[in-house]
Amino acid sequence: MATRQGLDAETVLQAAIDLADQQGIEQLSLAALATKLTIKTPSLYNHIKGLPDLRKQLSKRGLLLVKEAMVEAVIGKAEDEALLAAGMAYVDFARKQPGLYEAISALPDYEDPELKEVGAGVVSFLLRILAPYGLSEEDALHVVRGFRSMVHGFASLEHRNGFRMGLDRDESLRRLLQTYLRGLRVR
Amino acid sequence: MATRQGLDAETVLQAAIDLADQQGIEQLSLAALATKLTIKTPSLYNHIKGLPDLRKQLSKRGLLLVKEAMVEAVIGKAEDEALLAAGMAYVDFARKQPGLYEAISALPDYEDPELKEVGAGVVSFLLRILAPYGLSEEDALHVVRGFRSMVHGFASLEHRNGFRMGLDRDESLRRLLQTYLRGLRVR
DNA sequence: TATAATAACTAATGTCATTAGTTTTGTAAA
DNA sequence: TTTACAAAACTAATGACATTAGTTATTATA
Repeated sequence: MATRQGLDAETVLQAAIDLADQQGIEQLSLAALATKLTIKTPSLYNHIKGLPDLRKQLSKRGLLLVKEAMVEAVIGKAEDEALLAAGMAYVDFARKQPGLYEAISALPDYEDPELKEVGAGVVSFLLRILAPYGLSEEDALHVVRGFRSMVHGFASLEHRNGFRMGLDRDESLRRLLQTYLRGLRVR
Repeated sequence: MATRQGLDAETVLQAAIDLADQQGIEQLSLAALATKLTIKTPSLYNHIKGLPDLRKQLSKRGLLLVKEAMVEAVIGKAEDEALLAAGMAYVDFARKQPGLYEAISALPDYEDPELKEVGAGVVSFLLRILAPYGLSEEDALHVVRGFRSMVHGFASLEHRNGFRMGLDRDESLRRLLQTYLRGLRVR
């Protein structure tokens, strides 16, 4: 072996993200990851705690990045326009980083404190966008659930080729969100 | 060993469903399944082709049953009332058969012809409910995508404890669907 | 009763994740 | 510059899996 490369946790995580995005989260194994990094599998344990830990890191990073994408997308926008842009950004994220998105979505342990915190960050972001609607706290929380259900459901179905008709997908998403928002206006 | 028990494919599938519902689809292994059936792992190969095949069977059965549940739920109902009932039935199914629901939803290979066919059955069921709305074919397909996104997204988030506020979940789903349906009316 | 099909079995292989214990390497202190 | 320590890599070993091949036993049928 040549000189050691001095991997760190972030490099390992990035390589794992690449693998997950390219081959799917199911195919992400420590063996494959070690091969990609040209080290032996047990050496990974210097940087991660194990496979479950790695998956958790992917989930957390995914949640952070998807929120970041939504924050970026709503700059200069408000109300319906902002919600539409946030929804599109969410789905676009799932398209561009499918493995990371799977990591968010195939998550078993949502009870983990770290993930709870990041998840709460997404919710409070959405609540801030909803502020101008003047909803009660309870109403707003129902809307947040609705919004998350729509975009997650759409992204998830699209990801698994659940939409098989030759129908424009962006248009489907736009209509879904707009129809919902229209319904919200006319209460 | 005593007399052989004469297992068949259906019994094996049922046992697999039980395991998946109780412990989650991730925990469903051939080893665990064989133990439950008091046989050795290789004996399973008399009834299934392998683990991927078993998963596919679970997905197919899940799709069939969830459609059945929706069909049953809309008896005597039409339009908004029918769509609401179908959505509730979908989510209820995910609650009662979480493993089977995971099998539908964690599915990689949606290209499989058998699954394609069952999935198409769900879509045509929804199209029939939408008939009275007098939508164009294209509009109706967008609505079907929207409906599937909403209910799948909701069920999926709920399944992973994605809803952490102490807010009534049935109420959230009802509002989501009703808001969408209201938006559909007021175009 | 004999035979064929089927359901079970044992044995073996290969892929994983994981742990324990060891060697090497880079860096920082003496 | 040398020494010492921490970190990053390694080898070896274990145990859980899925899967295949080949074998035995049981049920049903001819």
